[in-house]
Amino acid sequence: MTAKQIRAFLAVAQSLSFAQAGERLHLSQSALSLTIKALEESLGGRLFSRTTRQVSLTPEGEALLPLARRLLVDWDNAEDHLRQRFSLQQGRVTLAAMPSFACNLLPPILKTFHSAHPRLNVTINDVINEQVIEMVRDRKVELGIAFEPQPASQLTFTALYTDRFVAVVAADSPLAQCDSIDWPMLLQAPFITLQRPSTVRILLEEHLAACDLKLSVAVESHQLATVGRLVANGLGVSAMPALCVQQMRELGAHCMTLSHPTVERPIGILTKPDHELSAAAQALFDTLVSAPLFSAGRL
Amino acid sequence: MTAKQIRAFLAVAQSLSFAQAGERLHLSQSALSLTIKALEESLGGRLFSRTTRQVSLTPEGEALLPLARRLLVDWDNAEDHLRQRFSLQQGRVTLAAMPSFACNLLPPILKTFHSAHPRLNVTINDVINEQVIEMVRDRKVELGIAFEPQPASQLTFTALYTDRFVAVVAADSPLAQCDSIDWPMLLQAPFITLQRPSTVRILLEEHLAACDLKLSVAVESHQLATVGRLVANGLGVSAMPALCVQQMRELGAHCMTLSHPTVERPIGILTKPDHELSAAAQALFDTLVSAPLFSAGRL
DNA sequence: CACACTTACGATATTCGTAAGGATT
DNA sequence: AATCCTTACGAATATCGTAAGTGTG
Repeated sequence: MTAKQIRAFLAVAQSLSFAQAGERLHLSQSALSLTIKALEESLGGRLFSRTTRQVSLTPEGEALLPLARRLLVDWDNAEDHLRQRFSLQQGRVTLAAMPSFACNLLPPILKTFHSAHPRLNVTINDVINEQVIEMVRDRKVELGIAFEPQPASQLTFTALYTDRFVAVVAADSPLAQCDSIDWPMLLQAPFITLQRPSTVRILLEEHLAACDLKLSVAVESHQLATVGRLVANGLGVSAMPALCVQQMRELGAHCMTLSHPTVERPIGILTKPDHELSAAAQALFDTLVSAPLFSAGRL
Repeated sequence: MTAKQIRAFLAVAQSLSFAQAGERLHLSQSALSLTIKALEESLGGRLFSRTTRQVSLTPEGEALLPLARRLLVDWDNAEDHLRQRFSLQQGRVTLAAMPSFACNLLPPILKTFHSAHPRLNVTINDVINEQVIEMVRDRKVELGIAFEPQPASQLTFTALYTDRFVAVVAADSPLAQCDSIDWPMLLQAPFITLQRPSTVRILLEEHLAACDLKLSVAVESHQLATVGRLVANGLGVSAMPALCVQQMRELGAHCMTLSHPTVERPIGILTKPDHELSAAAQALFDTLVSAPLFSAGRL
């Protein structure tokens, strides 16, 4: 029993005429006749009662009719569903991104993505850097956005840009007058930053330790926004990835170039190797990679 | 998208190997490869991720997997269902028969039928002769058993046997001594029979009127069993189709040949012309026609 | 180098359409 | 006579298997 035979059966059952059904199927009467005959033989009995002048369904044909309808509807629905997935008219992309990225850079990119593929849904998990890696590894999400992980993470990393830490100071601070600042100078003020499990904190400590700079943290929080507010209100200074600049400005803090040493680290897309992306995820991947934001390699 | 392609997809998805799946499908790897390729092209994207050394499902393939399973299960179920119908392993026959037939002759015939086709269900409607005709005409039932109807009924009549009316008298009646009896003699006793809309009653009146015999009904009922009991208790005599003989004996009445005139009428199967019987109904039809009971043409 | 999928190609089957046949109105 | 389905037969198409090709471990 083939799909073609069922389609033929339905067409004949609908018009109760081999000739008409043949036209609708773009098939000659004879071919249609053979097709129905084959179906009947495969099932072991007649589905139509033909009296040269009139075609009608046998009781078994009537029994098949609703079954055949459902079968074909289900069949076509499944086919459409897959086709839509492939043609990006349907589907869901699951994404994990570290909060600073999700908050600052992702929205405009998702806007572009959504206008290109209005029917694709996106699930964003804004979780800390380590959880991004974990979620990609566990296949909880197809795409992750994070700092470049250790090679031991066994994940594929596609760099988007290299983030460089900037200094954050109060807008009315004397430091805000300078164009740029170096670490020794910045660290003379009370330092405010994120709490320990945060990747930003870890990165800072690693880099500064390598340069024999001592980091004494005056205040710590686990929310970037809080850190920003604290700095804006003159309680101290901070340093954070450049991708937070916009957010810091909105919070009333001032950002400036920070050097000696330059703390920088690539940020990119994490994917699981040996696991092809869904068409939808691939589309978001492509949108990310080709986002104008990243074309300079830096912000 | 063909059924064969879906079967191929499922086989490969299950074993995650073209070679193994090919064996299970009795197909060469190359043919299977082409089949999957065709499916993928028809859907517009890859379903499997092949890395020469390992086959795995793409996200879209995983999406198709449950759909494909359901599709094939439904497909095979429908196919089985029809096949079973045709092979008489499943189905229902609807039958209407006049009560006297349903009660007296049908049970042994249905026993034969059921032992030949244990999985076929039978719905019996025991309704009066006119309703049998009506139900067949309205396609409420596929088969009817009744007296031969007028040609105007537009139904196909297949004779089973010719029923001849017999006399029914009390077992202890003097009349019970004779081997046979004629109408004038019978009618000297009070006559008990069915009420007017009944076909038995109508037949009697028609036949006797044609012979200038006057029928005066002493008692009437609408149940044959009641008539039998009344006769058995000596309240009068009756005449009824030979098919009731057995039942009358069990009620304690005595039956004997009745002549001058012989009232007889064919009994047979009613079917709707131009409407093929279901395989199950045809089987019951055949069982009825070839029942040994009717081989003599009379009871 | 062995293994597993893909591609190429010739052989086989299937399917199709034209034309002839049969039956009914 | 006209219509409609079936059957017959040659042609086009599709499918299959063998064998060669390609990439990976």
